[in-house]
Amino acid sequence: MNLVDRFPLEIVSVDSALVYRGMNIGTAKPTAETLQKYPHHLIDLIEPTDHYSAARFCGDALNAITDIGARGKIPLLVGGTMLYVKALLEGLSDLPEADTEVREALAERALLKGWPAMHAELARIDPETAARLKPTDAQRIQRALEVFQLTGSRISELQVRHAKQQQLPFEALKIGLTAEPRAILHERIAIRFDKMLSAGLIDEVVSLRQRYVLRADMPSMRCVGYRQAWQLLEGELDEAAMRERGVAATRQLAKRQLTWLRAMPEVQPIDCLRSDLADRVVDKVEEFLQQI
RNA sequence: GGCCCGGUAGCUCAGUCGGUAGAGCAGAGGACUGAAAAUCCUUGUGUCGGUGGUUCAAUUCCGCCCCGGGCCA
Repeated sequence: MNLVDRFPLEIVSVDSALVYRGMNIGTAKPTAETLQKYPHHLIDLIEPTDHYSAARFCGDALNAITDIGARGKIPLLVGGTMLYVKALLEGLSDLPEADTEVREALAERALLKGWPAMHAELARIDPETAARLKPTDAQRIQRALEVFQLTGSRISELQVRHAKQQQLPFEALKIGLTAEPRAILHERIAIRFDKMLSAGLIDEVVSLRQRYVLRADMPSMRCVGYRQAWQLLEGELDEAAMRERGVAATRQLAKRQLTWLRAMPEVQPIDCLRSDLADRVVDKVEEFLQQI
């Protein structure tokens, strides 16, 4: 938002949780007033009963980028869903999208046979992918079987890494926010989670459950904070455990994001715990804009 | 002041009929192509509260002390 004040930018959210309407507190979504002053693209796109994906994000983000360019502005992509970042920058292979019926049928069979048996099944049709996946990795085994069922081809054959023509056809400045030492980040995460609780996170989930027909296994209700609030409401966790798990899940998330960041090429790291963070980012952006 | 129950990994606790100990959670590392805030894998040496005693051997049994919690006065 600081950058938007200074440069001709429009914000595009890169966040798998901000896409849900009505999920505001636990996702740390900017307030309505903030969004009015600083519009964000790709926020509040779907209902909590719906599902989004990296591929949909790529399409939506490319549309937003094109529109912003047509208005003579520059897109500022902001957020922490690192698979979305990677998919947008490097492209995705040409695979079929998720098919609810196929997935349900596979899940049903897995319930009877167990995922290791499904893994063995995958090993017969696609040994390469089966070798890559653990027999316990239900989600990826299911996806590999789904793709085979929908296309008749092995996912290992369809996946093309770093397909040149899929890469983002724009020059990008990549700034990655790190946090050292991690202990300080951990402390801040605990404080932030408590703020969400006192801001009414539990009530938000209560009202979501009243307004929608939700299930614990929906992607929206597996989001950090929402999953734990759900478990509290179901009596599976007491308040102290809910808080502890929520804080821990947020920390794990931050940790995984940092792992992605380290692995991503050409990322310029800036420690977000330093006091001159804003100035440093502004300097980098200014320099980049002059170059292009 | 007396009696009882505890003190074991960062936390909650299990356990050793005496041969120096292990779960869950936390933490750390890693994988990752339409669910990614998802899914999955790897990772546990700690004066077993302190100190004396018994013993070949004590975290384990006994004495005393310290610290919590409870009951009685």
